[in-house]
Amino acid sequence: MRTVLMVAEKPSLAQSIAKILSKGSCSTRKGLNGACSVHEYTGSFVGQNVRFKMTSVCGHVMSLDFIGKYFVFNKVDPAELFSKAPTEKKEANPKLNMVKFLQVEAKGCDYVVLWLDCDKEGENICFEVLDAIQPMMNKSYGNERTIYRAKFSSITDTDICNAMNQLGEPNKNEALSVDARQELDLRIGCAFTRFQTKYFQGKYGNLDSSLISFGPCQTPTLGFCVERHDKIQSFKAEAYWVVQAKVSKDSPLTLDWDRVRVFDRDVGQMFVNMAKTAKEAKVDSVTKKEKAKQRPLALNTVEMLRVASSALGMGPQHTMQIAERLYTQGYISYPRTETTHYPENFDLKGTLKQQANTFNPDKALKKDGINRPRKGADAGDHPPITPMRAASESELGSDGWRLYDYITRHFIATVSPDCKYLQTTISFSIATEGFTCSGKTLISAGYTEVMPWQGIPQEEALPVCERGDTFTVDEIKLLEKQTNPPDYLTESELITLMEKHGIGTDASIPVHINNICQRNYVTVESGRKLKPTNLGIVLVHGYYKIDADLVLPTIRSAVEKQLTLIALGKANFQQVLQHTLDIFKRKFHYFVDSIAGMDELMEVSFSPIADTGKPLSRCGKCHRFMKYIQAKPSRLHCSHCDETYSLPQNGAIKLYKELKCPLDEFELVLWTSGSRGKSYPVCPYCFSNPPFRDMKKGMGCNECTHPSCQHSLNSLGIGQCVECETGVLVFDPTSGPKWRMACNKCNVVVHFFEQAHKVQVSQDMDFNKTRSPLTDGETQHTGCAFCDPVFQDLVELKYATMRHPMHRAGGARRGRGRGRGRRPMGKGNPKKPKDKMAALAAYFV
DNA sequence: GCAAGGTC
Repeated sequence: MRTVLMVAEKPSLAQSIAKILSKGSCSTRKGLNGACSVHEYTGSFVGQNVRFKMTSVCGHVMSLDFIGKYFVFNKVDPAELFSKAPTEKKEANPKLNMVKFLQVEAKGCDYVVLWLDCDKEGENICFEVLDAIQPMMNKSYGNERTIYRAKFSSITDTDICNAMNQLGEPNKNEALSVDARQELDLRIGCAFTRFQTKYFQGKYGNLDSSLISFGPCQTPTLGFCVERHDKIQSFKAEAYWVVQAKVSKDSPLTLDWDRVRVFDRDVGQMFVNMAKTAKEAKVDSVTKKEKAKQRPLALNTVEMLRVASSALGMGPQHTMQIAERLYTQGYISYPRTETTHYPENFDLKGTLKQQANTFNPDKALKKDGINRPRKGADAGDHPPITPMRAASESELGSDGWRLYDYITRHFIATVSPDCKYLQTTISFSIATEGFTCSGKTLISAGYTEVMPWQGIPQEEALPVCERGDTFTVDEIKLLEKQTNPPDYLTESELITLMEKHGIGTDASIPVHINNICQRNYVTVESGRKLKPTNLGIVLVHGYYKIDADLVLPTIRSAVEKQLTLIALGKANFQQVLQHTLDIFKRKFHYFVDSIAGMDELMEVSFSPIADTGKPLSRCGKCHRFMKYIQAKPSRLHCSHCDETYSLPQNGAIKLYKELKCPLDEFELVLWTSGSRGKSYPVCPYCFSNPPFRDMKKGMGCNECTHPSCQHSLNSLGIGQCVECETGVLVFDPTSGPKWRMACNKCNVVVHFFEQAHKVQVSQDMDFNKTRSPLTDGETQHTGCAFCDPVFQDLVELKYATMRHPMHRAGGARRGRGRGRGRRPMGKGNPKKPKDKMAALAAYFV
């Protein structure tokens, strides 16, 4: 029997589609990567009985990156990233082993049906899948077609079955347009990011960001926030005056002035004086108009994100996580969609009836059936977000329930009637001046029944009157008011702007917003308002000054337009790519040449690196004090040599007893993660310039292979780490009296010999004479920290003794361990110093 | 240490 492999974009979809196509009778097993499942059943395909294997990927299989030295942040001139730097596709998530998984499943298959999402990205993933599986599949028989593409727009029985009956083929042009987008984003984004980061980080000490990123989506997103900030800053409050009239007949009534306001006090006073000549207000007209508030369109992702942010106080990233969970648990339909129109075959009535227990859907049901939803936009992706089954608060959890509740109410609202109300307006004249008073009365609540927050507020009823009636004028006065500045952009408004300008997708909008927060460009204030930081403001103002294109929202849409031409087959992939890269390469060079313009703005907000920080340790070159800059990324700066030296992050740095590195005379600093944690000395020069061939950038003395320096791994290394493959436990001579050794690769810390007066590696140790735990008044002992019987109780981490070769030889854990530590030390690991390791091995075995 | 796009 021949086999048909079918691949969806995500595990949940593979399951749903398999269930539909097999009519619920498929068998399921886990794939080798643990993330994807394979659903198998038999059926017919191109006129034969076949075995179907339905599985999925997890989004993109591959992602694009630079290779070799171009991958490393500081290795090359960022300008080279525009053309010279070669790129490669590598597995998007190596942990998932997706290529291997697909190949194992594709082996021996005769046909493949691609069920990836029906958008450009999905089309691109089709070819990623094909690249992986085609070599493993059986050869086709003659000219027989073996590759098929299913096109579907919803996960309903009819849609999926229709798609299966009308299989097409994958669209190479659409896939290519995505390839082009990936390459453009990578080259442009990384070039600008690297240049900016390097330039400003080397100049300013208190930049509160370890990475100054740039991207065609994140930068315009930040631009929107700063634009609003600028409006607030340049806002000048203006005084204005309003004439207020209070009248009464049976009850008092406050009227609105027809001129609304004037900006001149004297003019306002003049109107007051004129109005005051009359004792009575005359009713000129009474109008009543029936008005309607429209029911909402069906819910798509961005609208859900907007409401979640503004009404539920939930950020977009968080909202999507919750929505994703509700979806995989079957409570709501797929939460990433642009569509606001229900498909023709959508079971509105059934969906509504599911909610009968929680909500009262009767109001939405008319005698002849359901109230028709408004006509929305069909983006051809997934149906609008709707509830899929009834749920209760207890099973969903707080935020899950709040989001589900909203989605459900929104759905019911879309199939409910509009809200109808009566607007009454009474026009008055008081002498020469016109005033009005208006009020709304509800006729029928319609959809606001389920969305009460949009309801017509109950107002005090207007007095019943008609044309020609008169009211007594109780008071006429001039009120002084001031115009108010706009407020900071709310997250919800930002989402609207991004959507309007095509910045990001429904899936990536939350990511971009998150990005500009994490990079410290904006902060989220109360009410989920986004306030740009100094850094964010300076960046955007700098782009405006040098090349506004870099921050304008049009940057993305212009590129997208070109990409669409590729997708439609109207433009050549290479030509579009080259052309666009050329433009941005020029923009990049212009930006680099003009960076002084942005720098002028930086100077105002940030302090030069030479003026920042406190003197800490001496430079090995000029022997003057270097300054320690604590702001992230913390570093040392020698103002005399004008050099900056990186340091290990996420810990405290202090001077290490004015000891010097024997290689370069830089004073050592001590990095500490916390009082009971790890600490090790670091040579600021060696840290960035590895002194030996077997060392890499970013290593402290605890990884240094110097043969004789008293701080090196060679002098202080004790034994192989008990947890990780490659680490060595290194004695920390600063840790007394709570002596410890710490792995130089992972987080393992071994406490030992507490209270010991002095501990030295392989030489001797002293206990304070009066409190020695050693027997017979002994105060000194030398031995192996792991297996010496005298030391046994003084070493805290039990793993340590159990994994020591002597104990393993005893058989207690033989064959049961994780297979680590069995390898003789020093062998096959060039990173470890041979002499020291050889000595240790000889000692242990 | 970089982009944006999928999804886990």
